[in-house]
Amino acid sequence: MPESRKDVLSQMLRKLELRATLDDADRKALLALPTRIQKVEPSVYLIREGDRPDQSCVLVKGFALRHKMTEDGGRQIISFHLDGDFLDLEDSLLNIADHNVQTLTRCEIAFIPRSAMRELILSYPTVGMAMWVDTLIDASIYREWVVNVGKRDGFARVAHLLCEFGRRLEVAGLANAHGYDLPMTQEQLADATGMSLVHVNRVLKRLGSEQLIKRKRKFVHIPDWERLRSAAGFSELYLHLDQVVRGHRADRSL
Amino acid sequence: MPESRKDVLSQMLRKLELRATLDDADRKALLALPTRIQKVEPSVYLIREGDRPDQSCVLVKGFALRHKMTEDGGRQIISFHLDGDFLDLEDSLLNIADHNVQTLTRCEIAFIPRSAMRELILSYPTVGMAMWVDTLIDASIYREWVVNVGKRDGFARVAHLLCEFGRRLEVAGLANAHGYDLPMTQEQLADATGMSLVHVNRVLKRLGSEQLIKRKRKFVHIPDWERLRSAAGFSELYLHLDQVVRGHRADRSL
DNA sequence: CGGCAAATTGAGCATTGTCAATGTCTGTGG
DNA sequence: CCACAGACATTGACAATGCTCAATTTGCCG
Repeated sequence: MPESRKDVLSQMLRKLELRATLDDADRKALLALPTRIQKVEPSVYLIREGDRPDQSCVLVKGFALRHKMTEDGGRQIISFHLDGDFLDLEDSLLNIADHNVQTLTRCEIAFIPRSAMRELILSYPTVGMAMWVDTLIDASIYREWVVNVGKRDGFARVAHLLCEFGRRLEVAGLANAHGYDLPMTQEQLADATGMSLVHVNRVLKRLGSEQLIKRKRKFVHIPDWERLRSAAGFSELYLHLDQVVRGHRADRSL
Repeated sequence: MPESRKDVLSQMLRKLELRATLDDADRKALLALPTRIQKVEPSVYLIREGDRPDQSCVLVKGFALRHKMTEDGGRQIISFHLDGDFLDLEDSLLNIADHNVQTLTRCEIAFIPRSAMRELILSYPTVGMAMWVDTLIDASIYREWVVNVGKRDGFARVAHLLCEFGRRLEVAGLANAHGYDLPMTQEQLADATGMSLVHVNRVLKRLGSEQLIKRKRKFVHIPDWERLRSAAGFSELYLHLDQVVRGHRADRSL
């Protein structure tokens, strides 16, 4: 069942082609990357704060998350990742990992040696630029999370996370028009929103009672996207989908 | 008093040389960038959310900040910037600005056409990589801000911001061993920490009464760095100073 | 000295956290 | 197929952190 090395690199290529205009040499170099693919169980650490990783990893299939621990033992989730996301491009260029990356569900991960990544980036600058764009979009999402956690109340905060998740899953083809499977517990939701588990639970109940969502098992049904969006104050600009979705002039000016 | 174009590009060069090993061609290309330098008053917008900027800007001197507004009129400050920081490298590669950048104090800003930046990045990949590292460090700071706002209480939150500011000013040569001038109002501190103005004021008072800081005008005196650090739960790993401070093997493995 | 922006302070209140108990679902072994 | 364990979800009661409103004071600049 694990996808072949070729499939995985094709997936990467497809993603990067949305971010910059690659030529044949770029494509060939990318497809030649040495890659090891491996299945990983849920809750496994891929990178730990303080590590000096010698390989980069790409999330082929499944869900993963970034988090940091505070000195007093609290955990803050920084972002979630899904099929096709690069998990630590930053660690190809930064020397020491400043946060943890952990699988959320069972995942397939592709590992690429750090040295190969750096050679690719330096020899094929367009590929590097496409990857750079990827990390810039991640950064944009972090910025929105600062806003989410800093300025919105619990209700809007959870709603916003549900919106972000929905939109990203949709783009990845992992959601249907009515909703999606939320692959995380309320405790993880709490760690992502900076709220207590109990409060998350109450907010979810209120989201249900106000008909903004309907939950059935893991599945979150969204009967009226516009109402949820409005409750969340969600605007998808920060996801930079014009540089993610094919056909939206991903690389206008060059 | 405005620095010359050559001075400004030298400042950029010095900074980027800490992030990657540049050769003569790289240096020459960088110094040849078309650059317009301009003084800008406090509180002026350099970039607005929704803009499609056609130039990149670098903060030569002064303080600036990034922020986003929520639908209900709240403002969240995302980061602060000081002498030598790139203010919108992201906008050289992303099509639409997802947040605002505004001067905090009177500033000197260097403007560089977006097209020139992109040509430089593609023709001199090592320069591009150095700039990429810069944006990765920004992203790391955003991650820490998510943690700060999401997981720390008001007291630690303000203390942490003071630590970050102190350390960054020190590296930039803008602080002395005892403290520094904090170039912002309590309202801006509130917008950066996701707290109310009143609460920031009370926290500052408590930081004073517990001898963690002493304020005199804008100056913040820190009598015992370790005590403040500990109250904040501050760890400077996320600033990636090993890739900022000269002589710390900024580019180990290549 | 007047005029403002910024900083302080007090009082009352709301959102959200903590603690602790209970309910529900799922998978496993007999 | 049932019983049970463990993880997850839900709920109630109470406490506390932090917010809002509103009034004052202080410092700065002409």
